[in-house]
Amino acid sequence: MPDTPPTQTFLQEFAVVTRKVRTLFDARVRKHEGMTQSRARLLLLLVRETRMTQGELATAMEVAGPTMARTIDSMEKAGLVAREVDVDDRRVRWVTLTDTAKKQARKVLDLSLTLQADVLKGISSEDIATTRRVLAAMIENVGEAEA
Amino acid sequence: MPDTPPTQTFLQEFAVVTRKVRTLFDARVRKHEGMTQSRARLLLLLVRETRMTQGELATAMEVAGPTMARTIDSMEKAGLVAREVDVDDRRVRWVTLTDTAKKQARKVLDLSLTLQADVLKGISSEDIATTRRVLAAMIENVGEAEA
DNA sequence: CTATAATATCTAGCAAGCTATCTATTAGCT
DNA sequence: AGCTAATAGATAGCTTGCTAGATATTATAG
Repeated sequence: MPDTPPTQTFLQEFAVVTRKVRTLFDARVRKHEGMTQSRARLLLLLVRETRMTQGELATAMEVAGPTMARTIDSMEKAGLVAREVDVDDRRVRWVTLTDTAKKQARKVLDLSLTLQADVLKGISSEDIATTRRVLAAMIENVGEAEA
Repeated sequence: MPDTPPTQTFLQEFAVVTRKVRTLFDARVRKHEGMTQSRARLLLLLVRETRMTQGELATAMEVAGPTMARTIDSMEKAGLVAREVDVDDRRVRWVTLTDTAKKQARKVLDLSLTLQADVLKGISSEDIATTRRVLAAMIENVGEAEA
């Protein structure tokens, strides 16, 4: 069995970075509220859109339906979001932020921006642009590979 | 509340790519064995190192101790690895591959390489090199931010 | 030599991914 | 109208992250 080639490590490094960033964010935000990275993401989406269905949220966050359902469940229990059944189509539920959540939005956004700044510190915008292109190409490739 | 700036999306895209790649790998490998991405990673490490302690594995995979412990548990149940207590220091356990696992190694490595090739298809090696630099810088930054 | 500190691992409990499968509701075709 | 399709969510069960705190063993200080 030959040595695993360097490209092997590349995808693993991706996973490592993702994990470490999430852990860092969660550690920072844990001290403040019952917030986490994915809850923060949902919160910031709803700040802009006011209300979204679970399906729309799942699409926006590129997450499977049940994953979204559970995140909403926990945030509902934590008093951060509310679900209401649509009047015309009783299958769909609109998710909205509670006042409590709205009050947290500013702080959560600040924490997110600070996190980004910290994590990307010292990296040139050219390199970030290149990386962004690579990310897009990878997503494209994964999509094709699934088909 | 202003629009979330583009940099916001950057870290999220990272998470999305990582998730999609893992899901793709797991979908492909699920058909073959009781393999998954992280089990594959552990397997490929042990192919090269023959035996490692849980602590060494956790460090190599950059994962917390309990995470490693559980991965080993499940692989042990699946008959892929064995644990044996060190003779000199009864706190440490050496993890080794079973013969069954060794037989799977070739196929797992092939699947990993195919995955990488598929996901990185059409991306120039310069761009990959740049991205790798960015990844390294991000990890560095996270380390500093934790301190 | 013993008490304390350090180390390796494990257990418990939470979060957030996923697939597969179920239920409720709406839409569409005869 | 009535049967079948499609759609929105929910439930169940698995994996893999994490932290906090327990246990067992070894190392060290006095």
